[in-house]
Amino acid sequence: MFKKVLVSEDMDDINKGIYNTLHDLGVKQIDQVQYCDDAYLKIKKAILDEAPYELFITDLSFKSDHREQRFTSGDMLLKSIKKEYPDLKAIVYSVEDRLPKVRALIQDFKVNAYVCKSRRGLVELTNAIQAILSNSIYLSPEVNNALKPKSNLEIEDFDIKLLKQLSLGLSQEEISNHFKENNISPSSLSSIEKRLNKLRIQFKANNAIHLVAIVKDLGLI
Amino acid sequence: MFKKVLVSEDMDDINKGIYNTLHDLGVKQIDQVQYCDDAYLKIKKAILDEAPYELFITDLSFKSDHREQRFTSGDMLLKSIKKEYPDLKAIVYSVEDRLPKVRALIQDFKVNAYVCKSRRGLVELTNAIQAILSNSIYLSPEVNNALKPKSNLEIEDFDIKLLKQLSLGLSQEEISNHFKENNISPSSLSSIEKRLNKLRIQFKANNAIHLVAIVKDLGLI
DNA sequence: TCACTCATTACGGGAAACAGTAAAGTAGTT
DNA sequence: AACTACTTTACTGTTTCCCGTAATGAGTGA
Repeated sequence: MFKKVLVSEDMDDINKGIYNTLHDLGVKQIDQVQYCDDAYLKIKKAILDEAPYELFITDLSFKSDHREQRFTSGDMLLKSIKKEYPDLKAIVYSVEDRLPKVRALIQDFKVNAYVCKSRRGLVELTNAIQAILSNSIYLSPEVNNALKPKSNLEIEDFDIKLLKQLSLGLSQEEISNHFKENNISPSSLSSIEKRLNKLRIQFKANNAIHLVAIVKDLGLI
Repeated sequence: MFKKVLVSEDMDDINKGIYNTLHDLGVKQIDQVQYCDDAYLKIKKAILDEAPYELFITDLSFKSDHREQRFTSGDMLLKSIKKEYPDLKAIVYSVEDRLPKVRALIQDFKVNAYVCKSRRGLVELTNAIQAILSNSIYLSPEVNNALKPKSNLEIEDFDIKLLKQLSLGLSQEEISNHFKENNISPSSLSSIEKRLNKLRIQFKANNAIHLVAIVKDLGLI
């Protein structure tokens, strides 16, 4: 079992639950912080003291308050941490269950497990720790297919750009002009209408508003 | 101190934290459920057994799973409970910090305290329990001005409903009809346009698409 | 070169959204 | 009842979106 674990989670009640679980698993030293910046400093310091953490468990979203923070989310923190210390095992423990998010964390940031907070959150957390001990990656059932091959209806880069501009409040004509200026093809108003129509059908959206709402939920933009 | 308390909260980690806090406060019997329906049944049964709960602590949002539920949210449950047993003290313990919601729960449903989950959530919970013991209402600092006269900048429940329908792909006319059918006022097409215009200005959105994108990012819908 | 396909662009009509103003309804005060 | 302040509804243009169809252009094979 891990001997030295750091937990970063802003809610004190959840912290309590995690602490109990880790304690029951036999973890000797359990440190807890409520801000990402504190987590960063603690991890750095532990390494300087030649007593590094063996496991880092963190939430993704942290409520902002009066304290000015360098890292305002678990994502940002993990990106830095895993870049500097790729060997430190990390578990994300979050309510977030959108697959693109999970995929990015696992594939790009190389986190070792993704556990969704839920009724069985602490059980899943235990499973994740066991999995990491045997050097495998763990995903909660809710997000288990995050790493499966993407759906066959391939969304192109152009579509993402288009949807992004749409969500930023540009009219179709403004998007057309924007594409013309930036040499993105196709750029005619007609083509943009056509492409949006295709996307609406593909995502079963009633109108452009609905379409943007759907792709935002999917985490595409 | 209360002797018999029921806690309804779906996340097991939070449950653990609440349990410890109540235990430290000296509560003898602490029962915990993870579904609203279970809470309802337990409360009813306790009264039939002539050993009623003295305090009921509940979350508002519950993740839905395979189990079909009569009550899918803490709101719905509290409405029924407080109607049947107005004397049962109730604390809402939720991340939700929008004032109209809090106001409705306190004023309409007569709940006795509203505690926001946060870094100091468990401390606030303790405060709330102390306040209820001396027969006063408690609100976390985050929502302390929920009962103050509302400013016109405030997002009302109606606005949320409106934005929600919009994001689901209904046209403004369809939303108007939907509101008429469900006796939500105002419901005229003109009023809906007017309200959306206000929201667009408030959120600095160029159009309805932009507006929905913004409020989705803010997590309002 | 001709015919064919496919992507892009252009155009027109109808529906919805957007903007502004006027009218009708509601509530509280005097 | 009359006044005020406010909310809700109704009505009228203008713009944008939505949808179908047709024209243009580029590339491919016979």
